[in-house]
Amino acid sequence: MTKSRNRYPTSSDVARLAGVSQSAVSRTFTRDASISTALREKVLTAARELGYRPNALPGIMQGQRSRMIAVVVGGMYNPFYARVLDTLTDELQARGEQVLLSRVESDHALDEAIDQITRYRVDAVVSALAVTTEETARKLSASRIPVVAFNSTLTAPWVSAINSDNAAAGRQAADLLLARGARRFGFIHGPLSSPAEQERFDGFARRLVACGNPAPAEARGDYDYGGGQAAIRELWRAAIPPDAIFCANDLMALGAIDTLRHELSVSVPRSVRIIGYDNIDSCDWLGYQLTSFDQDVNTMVEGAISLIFDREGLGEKSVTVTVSPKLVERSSTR
Amino acid sequence: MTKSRNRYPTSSDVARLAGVSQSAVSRTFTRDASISTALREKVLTAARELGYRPNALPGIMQGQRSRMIAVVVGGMYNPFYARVLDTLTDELQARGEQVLLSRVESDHALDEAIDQITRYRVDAVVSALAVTTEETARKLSASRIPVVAFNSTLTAPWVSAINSDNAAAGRQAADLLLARGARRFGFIHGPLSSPAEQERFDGFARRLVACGNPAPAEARGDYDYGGGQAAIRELWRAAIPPDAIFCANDLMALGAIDTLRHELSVSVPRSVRIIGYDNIDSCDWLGYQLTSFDQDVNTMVEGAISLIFDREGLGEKSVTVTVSPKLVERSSTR
DNA sequence: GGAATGTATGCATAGCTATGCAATGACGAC
DNA sequence: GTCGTCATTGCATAGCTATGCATACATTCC
Repeated sequence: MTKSRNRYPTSSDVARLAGVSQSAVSRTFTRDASISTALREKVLTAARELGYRPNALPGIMQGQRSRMIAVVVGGMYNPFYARVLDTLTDELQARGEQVLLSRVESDHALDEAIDQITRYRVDAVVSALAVTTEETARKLSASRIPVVAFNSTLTAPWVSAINSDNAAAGRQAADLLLARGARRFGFIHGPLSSPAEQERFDGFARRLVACGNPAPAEARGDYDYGGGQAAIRELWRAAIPPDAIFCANDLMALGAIDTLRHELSVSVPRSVRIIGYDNIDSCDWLGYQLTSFDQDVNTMVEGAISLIFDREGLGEKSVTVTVSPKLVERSSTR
Repeated sequence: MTKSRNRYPTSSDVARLAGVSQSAVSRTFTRDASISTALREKVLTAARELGYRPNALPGIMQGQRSRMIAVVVGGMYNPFYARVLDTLTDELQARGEQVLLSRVESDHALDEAIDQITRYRVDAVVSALAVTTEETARKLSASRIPVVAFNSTLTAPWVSAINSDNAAAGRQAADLLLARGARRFGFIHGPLSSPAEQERFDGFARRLVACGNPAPAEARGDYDYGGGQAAIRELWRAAIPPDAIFCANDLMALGAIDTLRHELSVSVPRSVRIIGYDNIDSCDWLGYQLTSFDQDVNTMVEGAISLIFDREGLGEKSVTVTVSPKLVERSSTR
């Protein structure tokens, strides 16, 4: 009664109540263990009465895999990350793994989060946040557990990456807008361009320039709807605003579309064509029909998982997997 | 080399390398432990070299709190759940707790998920899914750990609930629509009305009838945008369609608005007024301006957390906390 | 009947850290 | 010099389950 508060019952508690040995209890809950039906029933009855659940921790301490995977995300206000987390969790649970979730403000806080997480002996870490600084990469590497990060440019021993082909996406966006007759271009960045985003921009700008067009006007938003609004207002302060805009993500593109239509009375797509990135659900809503790039979350998640579970052959080697984002054209560019 | 694959280094490994006792390593990583600076430095150097992190599992086995809280969600396609998870994770991490995430199809799978989760000795469970069947409540109760479920009608020993005042919200929705001059009403349900949703509907319908109006027409969608579309088409097959609709959540309301405007050429709010539920970010977008009920996620999360951490005084008692959803009127009802 | 095979059960232990306890040494007071 | 006080360090152990090993019993076959 003194410290029994909130105590999980142990296999010995069950054994005592059932009048059997602790081994018998263990065997009852171990598949393919040799035990008679009579004994098993006695154990199950006692277990039910006490609310007993097997304890995974001793096994982990003996050296078995913990079957916990840490997943690090940077906030779910963006439906894209919500979908990544959703898919990842589903896929891991289907394999009998548990997900230890860690939310982190930016990749600078990543290594501190890892310190907490590794106390629980997770088998691996999947980060929806890109690893962008050498410092972080090195610290992750030091923990000597497999880390897979999305959209990272940096890798290190133990630290692998799943990347979209961002430059190719940028070029495709340029080609599409050119084909639709656009002449003056804009790009809306996030607050601090990640390397992945920078590649996207470079691919976009270079292709435009290579085809004899001016470099795109640039503005920054903070990755959400309001940021898209602010950025589009900024672009519209120019003497001659763009007639085609590529946004670093969909939320900003949606903010841009609404502000153009309802605040600046500009028609989309007639006067301005817009492309987003991520292909979140809202892109397909009747009011928007936003052209976007689908990062193919399923393939990326599958890649991340195989990178974790195929470690046997990989050791501490670092691997980079690249997937091609798929352009989904809708009426915002027609 | 044989089974050392992926092995975390132990405090003894560090001790051996540093030429000190295992206790010294432990003390180095324990705050306020008595240890000389010289020894601590030696230990830290060795620890850094091996990538050592303290192991939380033995302590848990000794009876300390695990500082892991399981969070159960039903999928994050709905931004409302994403926000709940986001807030909950933030708040728990701020208290030094870890989040063990479990995704579950429906509350029928809840007890099975609990079986997996409790193997890891979590201190408590927070479920964004409502507990709706006696069966589930009983099974949760049997595990004897604190469970807090959102929007549950059922409770049991150890199983508490954080509820919105759904009936009140329903009545408020009715009052607002009546005040705005609506005369014919509709309600869009989820696929199988949860008890919480049923209360909402009952509050809405009763108030309407009490004020001398006909009962609302009903349709079902599956809680997402497409479901809202299907439901609104169904309602529009009637000879005289409604001029005011209350939806069980925002995603369906948005699908309904878009379908009315772009497919059925009906003006919102001039011809039809619409109210949603949850007050997700999209409600505030310029293209929608959807009137909705804010469930005040912060307060609900705060309530859930205090219900967990104030257990000392509560024991296995079950508690129900009710919060009032706040009506946020926007132009979809003007 | 006796040997061989198989099944069922219990005993004892590894695995890792925090911590109580004891031992050691330093230092100042008398 | 002797003693008390204090800081530092090491030793030994609890906590829980899976599992190898040994034992006991049942079954089968000749």
